[in-house]
Amino acid sequence: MSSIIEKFEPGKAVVTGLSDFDITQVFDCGQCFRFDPDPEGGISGIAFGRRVRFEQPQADTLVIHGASRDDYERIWKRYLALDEDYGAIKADIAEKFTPFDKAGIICAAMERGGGIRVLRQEPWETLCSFIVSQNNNMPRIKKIIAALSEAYGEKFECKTEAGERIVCSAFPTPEALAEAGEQAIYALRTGFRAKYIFDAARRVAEGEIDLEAVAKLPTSEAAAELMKIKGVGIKVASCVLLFGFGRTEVFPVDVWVRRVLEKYYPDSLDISALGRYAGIAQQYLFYYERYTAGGTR
DNA sequence: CTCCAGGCGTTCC
DNA sequence: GGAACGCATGGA
Repeated sequence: MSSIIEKFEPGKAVVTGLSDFDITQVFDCGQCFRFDPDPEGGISGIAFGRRVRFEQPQADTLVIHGASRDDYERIWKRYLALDEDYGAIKADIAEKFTPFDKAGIICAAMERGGGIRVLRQEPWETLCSFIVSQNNNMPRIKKIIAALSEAYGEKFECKTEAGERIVCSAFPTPEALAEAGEQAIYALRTGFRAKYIFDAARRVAEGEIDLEAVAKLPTSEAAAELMKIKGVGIKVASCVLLFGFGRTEVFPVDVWVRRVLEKYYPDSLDISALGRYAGIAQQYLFYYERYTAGGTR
């Protein structure tokens, strides 16, 4: 495994020696809703109550603007899965797919989205985000999450690359959303999801569901716990486990992934045989279907 | 205008 | 147990 080199300057971290990493693909594969490409050619957004801007000037180099050394080591390194060996992960996935994949679809998918990393996002934000995502489209999901944050998230000031001071909003806490109430959440055009978001917020705020405790449960028990929340089914729970709790073995199946499975693996693919990186494999397939075989959206 | 979106809960057989 | 249907809204 090639190892990365980390250097720190005031307000930024520079990582070199990267492979299997493409910041555009990371934030364009449908796992995260608060980051967007900026005019300067980077990708900026908010997570962990901080505004951050990522830039990849060369294939092996990542610059994280707005990151102290401490934040890099505690937050961003883990968030971006820079501590994982994706070369080895891809090899493992290829091996596990071999018995099922005569056409080599997974290899084509790993070629196409080879720079994807499955992020390790904040569990509560991930839970809300994927509740919002149900029967919804990407632009609108992002819009609703931005609206929730601006209305009920904690405000903080920060500076953009251009040097202007702006006010940013963290993702709202469960307490803030529970206190706001279902009607207020509905007023933000969340539609039928308002009652689901509110139910999640209430349960977490009241301690009925302890996400830190859920994080320690075996996967199937963790899923069952999450599915006590109204509006959380197997798909939302799977996404929370994969993108929020780093359970890379969890394989969320949605309409697009189901389409891939039916198309390329009509009856032979056994998801349970795909091993501990099945969820990462799923993300490669999702991205591949979206941009290559299934057209763009 | 119509169709549909990284689903889920309910209802019906 | 599992197939249909409604759901709020707005993007395409």
